[in-house]
Amino acid sequence: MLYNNDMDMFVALADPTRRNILELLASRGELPATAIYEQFPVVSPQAVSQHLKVLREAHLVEMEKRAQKRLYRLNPQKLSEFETWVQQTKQRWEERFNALDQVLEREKQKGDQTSDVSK
Amino acid sequence: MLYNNDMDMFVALADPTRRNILELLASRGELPATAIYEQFPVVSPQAVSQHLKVLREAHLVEMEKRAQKRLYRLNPQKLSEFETWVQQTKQRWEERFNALDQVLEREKQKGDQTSDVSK
DNA sequence: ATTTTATTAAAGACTTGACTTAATTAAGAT
DNA sequence: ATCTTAATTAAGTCAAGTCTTTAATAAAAT
Repeated sequence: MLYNNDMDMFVALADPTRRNILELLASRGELPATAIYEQFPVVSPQAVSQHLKVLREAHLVEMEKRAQKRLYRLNPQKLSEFETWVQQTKQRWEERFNALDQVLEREKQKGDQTSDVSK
Repeated sequence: MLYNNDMDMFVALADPTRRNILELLASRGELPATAIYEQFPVVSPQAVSQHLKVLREAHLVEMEKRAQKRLYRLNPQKLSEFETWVQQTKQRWEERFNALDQVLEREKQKGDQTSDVSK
């Protein structure tokens, strides 16, 4: 019986340290947890480990065990989901905006004809 | 003297109700606050109002006063900022991945030559 | 002027999130 | 076997976020 352990990707992205981890993995490719800890001297290894857990549960990163080490890497597929959401939302607005724009254009022309410019 | 009242856009997107509001505005174009309240019968108008404040401070929506009404609409420019972040992060990873892939390809060929297939 | 409509603000309760310290797991080296 | 290395888990604290109830504001209608 598998429980829903999944983490919302939007929530996972809300934390700046977690985004920094993702950016680190994006530019360095694949790193063991220790290498990630080293990049965040301000944050304790335990705190980073907890962030990695959230990123794992959100499927934004993948983890591979090699001996005692845990190798982490980005999962760009999950980022694509985010990209899709943004693109669709933006696109729908732009369609609406263009439609509205045409209405306003017609209104304006009517206005020009009646010289109703004061308000 | 302008205070930093700004809200992190990633944090603003983390809440599902706020994303629903954005999606509503994306498909309906421009709505007065009341029309938004009506779409969320489960959430109180006050709660929705607080979400709208967060979206405003994150510059994800724009607000225009018309008499007692407040008209809300999406700001697609701000959405583009996310899109950019995602695309850049993804792209850097894919470059890294391709580079790594080539290394593995070479490793594999070496492996084939020495017949070291067992592990 | 007062009432209604539309919306927000303020204050408090409750929940969730991030970090800390201490303990635990598990593989590898000695 | 035990020590070391790599990393996580558990438990507790404190801050931040969300929702509720109760005002407050401000324009429009009466």
